[in-house]
Amino acid sequence: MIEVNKIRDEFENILKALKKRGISDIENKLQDLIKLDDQRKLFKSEIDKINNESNTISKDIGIAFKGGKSHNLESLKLRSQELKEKSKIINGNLKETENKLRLSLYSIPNIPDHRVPEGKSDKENKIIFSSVISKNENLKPHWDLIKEFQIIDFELGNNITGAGFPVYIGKGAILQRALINYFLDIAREKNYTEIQPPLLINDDSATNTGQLPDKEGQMYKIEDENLYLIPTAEVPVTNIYKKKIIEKELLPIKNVAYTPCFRKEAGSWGSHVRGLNRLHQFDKVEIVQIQENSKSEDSLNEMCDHVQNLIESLEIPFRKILLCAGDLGFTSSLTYDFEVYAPGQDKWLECSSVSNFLTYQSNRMNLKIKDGKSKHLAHTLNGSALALPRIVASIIENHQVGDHILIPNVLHKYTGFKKISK
RNA sequence: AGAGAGGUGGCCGAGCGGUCGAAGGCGCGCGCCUGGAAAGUGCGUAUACGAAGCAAUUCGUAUCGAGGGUUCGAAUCCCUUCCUCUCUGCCA
Repeated sequence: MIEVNKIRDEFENILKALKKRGISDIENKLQDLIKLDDQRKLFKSEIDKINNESNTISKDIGIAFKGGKSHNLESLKLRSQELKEKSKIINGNLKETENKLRLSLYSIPNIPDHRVPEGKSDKENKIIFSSVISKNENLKPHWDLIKEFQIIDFELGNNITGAGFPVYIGKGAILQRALINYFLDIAREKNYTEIQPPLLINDDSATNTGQLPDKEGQMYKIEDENLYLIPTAEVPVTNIYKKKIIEKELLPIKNVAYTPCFRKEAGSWGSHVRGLNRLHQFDKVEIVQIQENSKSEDSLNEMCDHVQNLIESLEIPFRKILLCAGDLGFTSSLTYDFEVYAPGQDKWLECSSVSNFLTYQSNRMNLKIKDGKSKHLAHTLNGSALALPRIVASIIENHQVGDHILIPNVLHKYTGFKKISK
């Protein structure tokens, strides 16, 4: 969430930037926020004064007891009781105000970077780079190919669980594992530390990274335990650092994690979503960085390069996209998407999203950097490197040749085979 | 899952109703001592919020797993809850 003091100090700039997101009535929301904070400070000062007096009285009574003087204590006790009643009421007010303030802050998304283009939907996203693609009507979509080659089976998944939970079989399963290992190895070469996080998260963690309260409907919930299945490794891996103070010298922190991801994808199904394009469960390798404020821009670029190199090494066409304000995630300030081309269906498929959250997540998490004597909120970043199913779809569609599918060279040592045949 | 024990500062650990943000130790930082180091020695060493100040900082409040209660006063007593350890049970 945004820091209230920042809203005070940079009101006009923040207002202007948030207007890009098209939030209705944002100016009033921001002003209400400041009013709430004023109120909070007032209650805080008041209760501090009351507590101070009541502490003083208690100490005096203590000293009097020790000194054996027991006279005149009754009036002090009475005064103290009075103060206690008063403090209960004001404390209630304080808590209520703090709560309101917190909820209001949760409802304000991150401030878009100045480079984020205006726009309401993905139509206004800006294409930074695109491979030259050649359309070929003879190429088949992956949902036909996976059946022909019997490497991924949706019917089986339907029976076991339901739609959106495919079963990977034989070389299909090995290809998945190869990609995961390949992605992890490359990340390790770039000094990322491999993490195996929990796949279930609690309320607090989901709130810190911004899935709650904004995207509650997207996560699978275990009602009994009040836990959620992770929609991305971003949540557990970033939350490793909740309530931490990190020495500046230790930055950047670079972590990578492979996990399955679970998403309800409510409302986003239709005829245009077929095969591997959208799933309820999918595999993803995620990179996460914690970085000093002045260097997070460098980290973002480094992560984009990392993602781009991975895609290029798989020999598939792709494009890099700068998200416009309307398409920008709630918690992000600046996001680049990477889309791979799937010629069998003539579609671009998003396979990575690389974002800088600035202090938005660290403010919720209370993650700080210690620089000598002073402390400040850290910057957090993450990116998919990469999400598997759409990569698999793109590989299959791009590398179909005759009656087999060629495996990209870099994966050979991981798969142990160079092509998939019937 | 059942029985018992316990959760105190970066770590270990004392305190079990009064001036306790908390003894002592370790670690860490700065200094003295030394040719240099070790040993020794002196000082410092949590976080959040609020108030004052350009600032260094100072003052106030809260925090001894979390939340509630008793009391003039709670790390200490009571209740709820979470977590850890030991034993028993179950299990990959």
